[in-house]
Amino acid sequence: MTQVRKRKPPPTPRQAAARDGPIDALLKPEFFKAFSHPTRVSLIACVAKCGRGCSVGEIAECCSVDFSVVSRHLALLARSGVLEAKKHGRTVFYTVRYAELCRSLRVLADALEQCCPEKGGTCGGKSC
Amino acid sequence: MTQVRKRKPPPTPRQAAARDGPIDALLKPEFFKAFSHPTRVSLIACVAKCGRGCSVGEIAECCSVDFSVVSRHLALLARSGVLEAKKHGRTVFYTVRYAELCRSLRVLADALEQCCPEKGGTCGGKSC
DNA sequence: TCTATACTTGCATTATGACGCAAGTACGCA
DNA sequence: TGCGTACTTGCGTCATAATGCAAGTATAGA
Repeated sequence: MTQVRKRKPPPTPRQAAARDGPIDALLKPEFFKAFSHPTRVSLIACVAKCGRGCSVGEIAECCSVDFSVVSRHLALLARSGVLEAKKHGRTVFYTVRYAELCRSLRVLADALEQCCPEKGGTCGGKSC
Repeated sequence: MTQVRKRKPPPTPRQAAARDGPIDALLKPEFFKAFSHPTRVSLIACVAKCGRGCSVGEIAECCSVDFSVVSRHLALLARSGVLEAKKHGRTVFYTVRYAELCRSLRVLADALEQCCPEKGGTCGGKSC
C-alpha cells in the first residue's frame, strides 16, 4: 500500500443503511413524537416557560382540551423523557428535564454534523 | 425603588403560557413530526449515513415498504426542511440539510437552557 | 415519436392517535 | 371512616396518517 490514502467512495444507500452508526441510536421516533403534536408542544412550552413544577390541573387551565387529555399527554411526555413527574400527596408536579433534553438535542446535532461531508464527515467510512 | 432587586416569583402556568417566548417559535410540531415515524427515521438515517445525494429508488431499497410510500415520506421530509430534493433529469436526489438541522437543534437546546432556573433562566421574567 | 425509466399521485383500506365522558383510584383531612 | 380533591384509566367515536396498488407524469435515449 504505497498509494496515497484517499477518501473512500461513499457507500450505496443500502450499504449505508445496513451499517449501524451513532445517529441510529439517537434518532428515536418516540422521543420526537413527544414534540409532534400541537397540544403536547403547548404543554411543554407552558411548563418550560413557567420555570417551576406545575400540577396537572394548573397546566390544564392553559389549554382548551379536556383535563383527562392533558393528563394523558403529560404521562406520555414523562414516558418519553421530556418531562419529569414528581408526586407530592395527591398532586403531581411536572417539570421539564432540561439537562437531558438539551444534551439529547446537542448530541444529535453533533452526530449529524459528523455525517456532513463538508464538515469532514467520513461517511464513506464508519463515523455515521 | 431602593429595594434590592430580587428574582421575581415564577408565574402561574396560565400566565406563562399566555406569554410568547423564544421556545414557542422553535417548538414546531411539523418539524418534529418528520422524525416521529420509524420509516421516516430510517430514511433520514439512510441518507445521512450515505453522505451523498440518494435517489428515491436507491433509498427505497433500504426499507421494506412500497416505493410509493418512500416517495411520499421523502416528499414530506423535504417539505418539513429535513431533506433537500434536487432533480437531475428523471432522478431526484435527496440530501440531508445538515446545517439547518444542526442549527435548529442547537438553537432549541439553547432556548430550553435559558428556561432552566438552575442555569439562570429568568422564567419569572421574560426570557422564555 | 416511441419506449423505458424514475418518480408522483389518486384512491381505498387499515392502523394509529386524539378526544371527551364517565367511572375508578389515590390521598389528605375532618 | 367518610368525603372531597387530584389525577388516571376504560371505552366509544372521530380524525389523521400510513400503506399498497394502479394509473399518471416527466424525462432520457433509441
